[in-house]
Amino acid sequence: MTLREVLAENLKRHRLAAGLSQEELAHRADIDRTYVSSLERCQYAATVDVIEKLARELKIDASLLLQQP
Amino acid sequence: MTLREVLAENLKRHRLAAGLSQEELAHRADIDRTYVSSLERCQYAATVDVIEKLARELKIDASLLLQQP
DNA sequence: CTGTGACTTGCAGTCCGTG
DNA sequence: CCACGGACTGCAAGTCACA
Repeated sequence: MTLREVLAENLKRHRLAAGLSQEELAHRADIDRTYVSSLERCQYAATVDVIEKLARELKIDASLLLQQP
Repeated sequence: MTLREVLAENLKRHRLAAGLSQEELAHRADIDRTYVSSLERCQYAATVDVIEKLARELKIDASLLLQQP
């Protein structure tokens, strides 16, 4: 289980819990829709800057996105 | 307080707690010596791949490196 | 609404050195 | 042991069309 996969799962779970689509979250976090899609499919190793934007819009602590199940 | 700064502080604190120098940690995590120094000075936005390597050698959960004080 | 391939660009990350 | 610099490479970052 890589950290990319952990991030992907946590991102999707918290996004759905917030009732947001990939598009809505992307728009609010000011990043591209397809990039959020890429992250949820483990295509890239996100930087802390992106994690910060996502966590802010999901209204959660950034560390929750990297938390192992 | 940016997430880069949070990472920088947590990295330094956990590194010292493990009794490792920047050089030793870098060598064990198989990343560049000067890059660990750069991260502790908030020069770059680290990727989750690097965070994973660092956390593994520090024997802590990756989420602890992004945890807000 | 989301997955995907193709593409360009800026920065993450490396390697050499210095005081 | 660490901060800091320059130069380099590869990938994250960001955009688009299409299914």
